[in-house]
Amino acid sequence: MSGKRNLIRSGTTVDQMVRAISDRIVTGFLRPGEKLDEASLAARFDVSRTPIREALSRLSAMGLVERRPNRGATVAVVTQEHLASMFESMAELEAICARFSAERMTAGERRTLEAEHQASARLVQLGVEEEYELFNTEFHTRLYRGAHSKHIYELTVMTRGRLAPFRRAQFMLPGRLAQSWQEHDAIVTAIMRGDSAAAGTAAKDHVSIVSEASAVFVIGDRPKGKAEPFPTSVS
Amino acid sequence: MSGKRNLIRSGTTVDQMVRAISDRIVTGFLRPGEKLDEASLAARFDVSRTPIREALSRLSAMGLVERRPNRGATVAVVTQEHLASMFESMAELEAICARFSAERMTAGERRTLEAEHQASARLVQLGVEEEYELFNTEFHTRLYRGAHSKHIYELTVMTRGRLAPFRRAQFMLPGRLAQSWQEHDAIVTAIMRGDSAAAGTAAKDHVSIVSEASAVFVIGDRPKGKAEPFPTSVS
DNA sequence: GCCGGAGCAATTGCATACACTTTTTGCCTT
DNA sequence: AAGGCAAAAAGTGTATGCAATTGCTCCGGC
Repeated sequence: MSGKRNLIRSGTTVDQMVRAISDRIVTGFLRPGEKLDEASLAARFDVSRTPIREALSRLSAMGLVERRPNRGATVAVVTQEHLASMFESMAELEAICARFSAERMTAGERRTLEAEHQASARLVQLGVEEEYELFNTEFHTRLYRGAHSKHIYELTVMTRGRLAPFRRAQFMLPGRLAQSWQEHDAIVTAIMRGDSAAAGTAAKDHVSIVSEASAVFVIGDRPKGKAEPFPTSVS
Repeated sequence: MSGKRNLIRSGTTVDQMVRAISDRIVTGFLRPGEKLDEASLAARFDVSRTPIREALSRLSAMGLVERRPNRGATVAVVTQEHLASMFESMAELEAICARFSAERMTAGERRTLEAEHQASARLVQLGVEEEYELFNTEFHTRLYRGAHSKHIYELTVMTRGRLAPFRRAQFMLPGRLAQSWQEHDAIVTAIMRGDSAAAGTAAKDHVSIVSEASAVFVIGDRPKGKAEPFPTSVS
């Protein structure tokens, strides 16, 4: 083997490959349906086929690539309907989490949720999308945890992960920040009241709106060819 | 390597290993928390470490084993709470499927569902548990498909798969067959009426009862040694 | 001219060898 | 005697080579 890639940052080789490949898929550098040849990928990243194989397995589990025995892997084709189906599932899952949170959150959890939520109002005023996005993720995670159900948590996080590529730009829509906060507010209020039904519907609506906001950014129908130069830093 | 293992049934080697290992986990031959040494397993099944590693990956994705980087794999420890959490999730997922089915099933799907359900009454009369179990699986699958949501379907099937080991013996309880049929009937009726709310609650109750019925067969706290032969009727 | 099968190229699956990480063991120091 | 450090042993992670499967091409037959 030729040069080491110590320059690149940490984690096991497989992790790096997972990141590298998933990045290339998510950004469209690798296009849906495209064949993923193990040898080529190995050569491209200057590693052996072994970690590539394992990375493809994981990506397959994540739903980003599809694998058929003895026939190699291809970039998963996510149809419009499948995407809608995922958002729909997400809405239902969030609704469950919100309902359970309304019923099961401890006093401490409720306090923190409310406090953080109120604090985030400042981020909206300042209009700092980057930071709000960060907070938003945390907020939802708090909701998932509040359900006190490990399996629901796993399902929800997994689904969110699969959707991540498709909702990058949701906060770029004007006024989305404030609206998001209002929707969060409805959820928080319901949870504080212990009104599980209200919390559920509020959460479901919240996701539905995000879904619509993201619907604009459909992937897959991009001009062929030189799918813009990738930020060359591997992983 | 020495002898071939053509005796064992087909599929790729990895598949065989997945089946072999998962069987041993499910039947308690490999006990929760037990370390799974790659080399030992490879020797035990007379294959190389490579397919063992991939099998462990898949089993990890299935939730049967836990893997930590550089620290090997262990048989997943399923706590009482986690099991409850999974059944709870299952109930919610089935409820979603039932609701969606009530709203979205085509006329043909409804017809088949009802017809098959009515036909299954005969199985109850005859008391053929084996066959009813088979039908039962099919019935639920029909429900999952009827939701017309690929992702919900995936989540549901996955959860059902994870629960499979824990609900083997549910139909061995006396009168369970007839009760199961009654519960199915409530679901079917609601779906035929297009009453999504009723279908949802009926489905949720159905799973909840199964959950309680299975609660007796808790795994994990078994006397050491020869982990008592599991109720041998597979699924 | 089209269909079918044998041979060949390409690619995946499996085996084995090597490298690195973690854990254990035993010795030395305090 | 207890604690800590170091070296070895055990075990996982990665690389590479070989076997097996798939898909394609080319030739012959109908």
